[in-house]
This record gives sequence, C-alpha cells and structure tokens, in this order.
Amino acid sequence: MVDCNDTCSEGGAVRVRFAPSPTGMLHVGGARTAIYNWAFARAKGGTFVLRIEDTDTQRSTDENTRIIIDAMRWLGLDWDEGPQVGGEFGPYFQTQRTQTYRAALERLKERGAVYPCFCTKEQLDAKRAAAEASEGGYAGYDRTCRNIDPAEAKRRIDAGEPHVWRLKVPENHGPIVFDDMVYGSMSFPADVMDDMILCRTDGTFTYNFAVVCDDADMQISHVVRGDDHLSNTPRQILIYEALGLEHPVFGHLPMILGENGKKLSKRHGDTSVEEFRDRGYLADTMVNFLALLGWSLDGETTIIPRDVLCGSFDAARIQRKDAVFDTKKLDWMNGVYIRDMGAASWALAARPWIEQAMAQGYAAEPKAIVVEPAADGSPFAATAPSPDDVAAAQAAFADDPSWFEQLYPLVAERLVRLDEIPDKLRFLFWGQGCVLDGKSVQKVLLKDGARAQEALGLCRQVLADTSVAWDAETLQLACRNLGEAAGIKPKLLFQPLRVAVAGNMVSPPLFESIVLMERSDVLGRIDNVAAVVFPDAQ
RNA sequence: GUCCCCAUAGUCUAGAGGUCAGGACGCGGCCCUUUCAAGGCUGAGACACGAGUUCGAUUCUCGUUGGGGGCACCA
Repeated sequence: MVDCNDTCSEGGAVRVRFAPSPTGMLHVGGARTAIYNWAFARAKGGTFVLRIEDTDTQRSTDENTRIIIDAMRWLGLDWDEGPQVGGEFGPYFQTQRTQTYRAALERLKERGAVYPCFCTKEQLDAKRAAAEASEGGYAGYDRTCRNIDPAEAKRRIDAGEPHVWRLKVPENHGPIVFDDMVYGSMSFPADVMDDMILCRTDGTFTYNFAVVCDDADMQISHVVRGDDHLSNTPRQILIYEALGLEHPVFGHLPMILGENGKKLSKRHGDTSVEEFRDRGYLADTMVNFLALLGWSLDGETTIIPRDVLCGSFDAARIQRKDAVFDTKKLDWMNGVYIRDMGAASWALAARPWIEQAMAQGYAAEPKAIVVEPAADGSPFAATAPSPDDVAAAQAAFADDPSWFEQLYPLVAERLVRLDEIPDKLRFLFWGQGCVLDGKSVQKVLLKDGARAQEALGLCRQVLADTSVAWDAETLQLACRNLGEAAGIKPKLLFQPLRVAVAGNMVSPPLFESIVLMERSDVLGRIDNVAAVVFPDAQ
C-alpha cells in the first residue's frame, strides 16, 4: 500500500473521475467506485468529474445515460464537472471528443509509435482460434503488419484498403512498474503486451486509447476504478509513454461478489441501484453500505453518515480482497437509517408506498369481511386498486402530507424496506371492512376457552364511550381496567381486538393505530367481524 | 495457455512479531412485552495448508491449495 499523501501533495490538486459506460443501469459495483471517487475528492478538497464513456455506440443508449445520472443524483453523489453541470474540460461524453483522439493519433503517427494493420477481423479471429487450439495458447496479435514497409503501407492506405492503427509496443521495454494506491508496487512484463488497436477500421477509437486521452486532457490526478482494469493499466501506461505524457496515480478496487461468491449477477438478486431504490432502500443506506464493502473507517464503526464519509475517507484503508454483497446486513442497515431519519423525511421518501397502502385499503373497502385462508401463510390476498383508488390516495397525500407523518411511529421500528409499508399499514384504510387472516382467526378469535368474543365486547364498549378520550394511552388503560375486572389477561383481551381491527395477530401498535382511524369505522369493523366470526352468538 | 491480484468466523472487517485475535450483520439463549419489532444482557463461531526466518509468527519469505480478474476492431 502506498501512502497516498505523498503522491497527492506532489501532484497538486486532486482531480478524480467516475466514468460509467451507459450500456446498462448503474451497477452496485459501479456505484461503489463512484462513492470512493466522490468521497476521496471531498476528503482531499479535490474535484469530482463525471464522464460518460459511450464509445461503444452499439450498446450505449441515451436512456441508460439518463438512468445512470438519475441514480447518481439519487445517491447524492454530486459531481463538480460533467453532464448537466459543465466544466472547463468538457465535453464530458466520449462520443463528443473524437477530435481530441484523432489529434492524439496523429501525434503518435508522427512519433512512429503506431502502425497500420491490414489484417481483417476474420483473419484475426481465425488466428486466435487456431492458437487457442494449439499447445501454447493465444499470445496476442502476431504482429504481421508491424514490419510492413512504410512506403508500402502508405500505398495501401491511399488505395483505400481498410486498416486499423495499432500501438507499436517498444522492443526490450523492461517491466512496466507503477505504484497502485491500493495494491502497492506493481510490475508487469512488457514483452507480453499486445500491439493493441487504438483506432478501428471505421475510424472510431477504442476504450483504452480514449480513456488515456480523456484522463490526460481532463488532468485527472488519480484514476480510481474497478479491479478488472488492473491488467489494462500497463497497456494504458504504454500509451501514456507513447504520447510522451506522465500517467496519473492509479488505484484499483476489489470486486463485489454475489452471495454465492461468484461475480454479482442478476440471477442472484438485484444488482442495479435503481432496483434497490425501487424496493425501498434509502440512498443513505446504499452509500454507507457500499462504502463499507472494501473500506473501513476504523474497523469498529458501521454507521457512517455521508459527511463523516467524505470528511475522513482514507484511500489507505481500502481493502484488497473481493467483498461479498450481504443483503442481510444491508437490510439491517436500512432499518437503522429508517429508525433514524425522522417522520418528515420518512413520509417524503415513503410516499409512493403509503399511497399504495391507501389505494389498496380503499380497494378492499366495500364493507365486506373477507376471511383469507392461511394455507400459504400469506396474510392478505392482493386486491388490485382501481385508478380511482390510486387517485384518491394521491389526493389525500397531497391534501395533507403532514398527517402521514403520524404513521411513522407505527412502523419506524418495524421496517427493513419501504416496500413493506403497504402490508403493514393497509388496514388503516379499510373503513368498516376487514380482510381477516384465517390463521389469526383460528388462533385468537376462535381459540378454545379464550373468551375472545367477550374480550371484543369489552373493548368495543370502551371504544364506543365518547366520554373516554380518543387517545391511545387512555383507551388502552380503560380497556385494561375493564378486562382486569372481568378477569381477562391483557394478552387475551388485546389480541382479539387486534385481529378484529388489523385482520391479523401481528400488526403495528394497536391503540396507536386505532386513534388514527375514525371511531365509527373502528366500531363498524368490530361489529362486522364479530358478525362473521361469531354468527350464532346473537 | 499466459499475465496479475487475493486469502482472519457463514458475511463485512480491525490487526502491520508477543492481543483473552477486537467490532458489526446473521445465528442461539435470557430480559422487556397486548402481537411483531426495536432495545438491553449474553452464548457459539475465524487466522486455508506446508515449509522456513525468529526466543516467539495471524502478522515476514517461499511453496501448495483455493478463489478472483485481464489477455477483443467491449468498456
């Protein structure tokens, strides 16, 4: 490991970049790379550049660019230069920088550091296939065109023969060495380096060439990127040397692996940050969790607010070992952040799911009591809300957002993800209807000798008494006292009420929930449930 | 085939010659409790293996094994 302070102070201002290619959504591995660059820049008072590497026109799309930028904004990784914010080293899309690559290539031609190659793709594929099949394996381009006489080459180019430009890797170069910010002293033998293609037949430029040009032109001081580029680094250094430029400091990050220890893939859960967002993980959680995958503050602290992260990010503490993405820990951390965020920001972040809960609640309303079989263990059958239900939910939220902050205490300690909200809060919006969980009905309301019907009656009596304040603590005490007088234990008194009101023996706090509902709805619901569950009673 | 990297509990990690190998997630138990949680206390659980170096290795060196990555007219 290299002491970064040395390299930083020598090089002057810290300029780092995150350079995603818009060939897909923002992958969590990419997000972590972005976080490290961002935190490093902030910790060093440097500049964080966002650059879109869209040289692969086949796979790059504007849609993906938009998604990636949105994800960066959502994560709160603000960039100082790049798309939407500009900067003096723009443009920040590689497809708009071809002139600079062309100029660089001309420079290399003048220096005799490149040569044209007339081998066709088909010829190269065939050669590679043959080499791989043979004993020695493939050892790179065989340099057929490297020794073509320059005059001859010029003749063929002028004749319009298709060709690419390759880097002429110097003979007898000696090992390529550099100090990596995380891996320390690195050394690669130069004689195994391929004469890589810099400019394709169609005149477009390859990644390795484009990054070097861009990083040089944008005066990037530290290239912090994924481990998968470690082997590319000596090739790029060769290009810097051919161009007569100093190379930046490199820092390579270990990979993020899936729970199976293999490369993270869609097969084993979500991989893009927008998928995590849509499942109700908070941006703060993602930044904290990802930051800790391969880096530690002190080995003890796990909850690290972003201001601490970008205040104390130390590249020397970046791990060299690949890390496994642990969803269980992510869930735990999200719960911590939810408990910590406060009602106002929760209501804001949770809005889509609260509206969903309401819409589903309305959809179930026709005052009908539905008993769901408990066979599959799922508490509720999904009832599809109508567009009207959805519109009503949105209107309610828009009407008085602050009302919804009252829901926070009901679920703050019970949520792992925001997308669990509908399941937990739907019952509040059922009106006088109720979707009863069959298992809960059996185990609580119809339990032998539990006096459930009596308990329900007692509670109803309290809830119907308008002289008792509609306040959670007051109602709870009044019920408790009545139950005590009747010789019914709290558990046997409250559980039946819980099932009648929430439809399930598991729910958010009972009376805290009840006081958020209309008294008439609560009483009506209890009556409706009783009528269904105890039909012969009266 | 070739080049490169990595190796502390199931997982994320602290550790940089002498530590009771520390913390976190998860898991078990107890407490709290009208459910579920949250919270508190507590328990089990790791230095991949083999040689060296050393008075002494988790820590340094080499090897083995096991993982991972690169070697494209992809990025």
